[in-house]
Amino acid sequence: MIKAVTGTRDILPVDISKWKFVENLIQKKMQSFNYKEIRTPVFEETALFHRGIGEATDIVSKEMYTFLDKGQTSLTLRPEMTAAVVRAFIEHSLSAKQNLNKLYYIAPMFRQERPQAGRLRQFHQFGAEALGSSSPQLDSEMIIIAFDILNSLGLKNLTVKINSLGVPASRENYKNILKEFLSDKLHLLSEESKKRYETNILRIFDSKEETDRKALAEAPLLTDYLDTESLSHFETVQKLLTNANIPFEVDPKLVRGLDYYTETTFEIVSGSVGSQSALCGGGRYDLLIEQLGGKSSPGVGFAAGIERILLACENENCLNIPEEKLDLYIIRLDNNLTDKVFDLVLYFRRKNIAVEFDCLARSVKAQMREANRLNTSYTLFVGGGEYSNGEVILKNMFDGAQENIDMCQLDYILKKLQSGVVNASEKT
RNA sequence: GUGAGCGUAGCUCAGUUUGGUUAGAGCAUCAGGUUGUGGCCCUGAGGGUCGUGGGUUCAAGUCCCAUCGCUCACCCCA
Repeated sequence: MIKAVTGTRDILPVDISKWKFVENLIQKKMQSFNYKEIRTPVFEETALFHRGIGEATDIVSKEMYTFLDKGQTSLTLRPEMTAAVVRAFIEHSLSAKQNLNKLYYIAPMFRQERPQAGRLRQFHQFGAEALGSSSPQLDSEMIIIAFDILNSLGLKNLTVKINSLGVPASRENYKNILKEFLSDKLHLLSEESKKRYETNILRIFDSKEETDRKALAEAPLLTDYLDTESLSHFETVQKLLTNANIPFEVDPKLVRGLDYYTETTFEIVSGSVGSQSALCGGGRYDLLIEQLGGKSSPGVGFAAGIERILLACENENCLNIPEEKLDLYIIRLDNNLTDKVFDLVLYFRRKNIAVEFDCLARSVKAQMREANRLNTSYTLFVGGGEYSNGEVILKNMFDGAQENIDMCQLDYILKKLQSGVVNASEKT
């Protein structure tokens, strides 16, 4: 049997309503914050991610789905969206049309990691990018959008963590200070962290190892070495978040795994999923656009994992999706009326009524059971003596009331279906 | 890449410790209980190469080895 590839999942009809619910909520929120949707190809030239995300990151160095196409061009299934959005932004000169571009997306991403709770190889993210302004208001806006969406879903067990990485100059300065602090503690660090000491020293703060944590307990903090501009930017972000009632905490040890971040970074963590607890992460990336060949321009954004959010919702039992309904089920009383039933079904379907009927030649009782299972509002019986008299029987499945209706008055049935119940066109 | 746990019906799982008839249950499906009427209830039916391959044995779902898959954790990140 051929099965779905490791780390990929089918989203079956039973689960689609949850996805649509979440997607609709995201779209509404994004619209109210005036973000416009952007869709980019699922694969890009590999070089984009190497330059955008950073060669040294785990994502680029060991997690990408990279392959050669028939023209020997190296392509990669996108592992994240920001680089792709920035590429499109530069390619289409979006900055020339509008000084500030506010974009959002809901899209699949690909990373070849070992699957785990809340971690798949094809997974879905939604996110936003605001390109063209360095205002701290946008840093805050990102956190507010993300938090509001999670909050609207009913998630409770959330922690918002923020930090500032400052500008590269102050960060380099800090790295040296940290290096000196750790120089006589190297023997206390884990193997991984010893490597990081050389390659990307800030990432040592990400370690879960007890020994690393102990060694870092008294470490100097990045936030103490920010220049005055970064500091005031960061303070403004915090003030705006406080005014917006976002329950955040400053975590000076929050460093992110992508190289492009500057100034504000943030993460929203849930206590309701497994160990992959980050539902959302983001921050400012004022150097990325220039780095990818665009005119120097600031940007800020975030991405959130939809599977993780759904997992959290499931564990907190906070998604109340209304059950699926059918407007009408047409029941065939006589087996020689299959074509008549088919005509009637089509008549109502073309009026945007959700209708079903039996294609399996089943008994009336079986048809009724099916109608009940489909949660239909009405059933329509076609056949027998009533049919000879030019009538059909309409049954209200809620109270069981039945009435005979002349077949010349189908519009009477139509009105009933349209008034009382949610019809197909509104259900999406 | 590393470690641990788990693979029995469409789903959730008993049965494996101590090998022994034809491998079970609940849910779901189908049929019947009204020559034309749902939910509840009752009766019955279908559905399994016990993940796969090999080994031990008179005998393997059960013991051994290998292999594949899934899950969780490390790692990393959304």
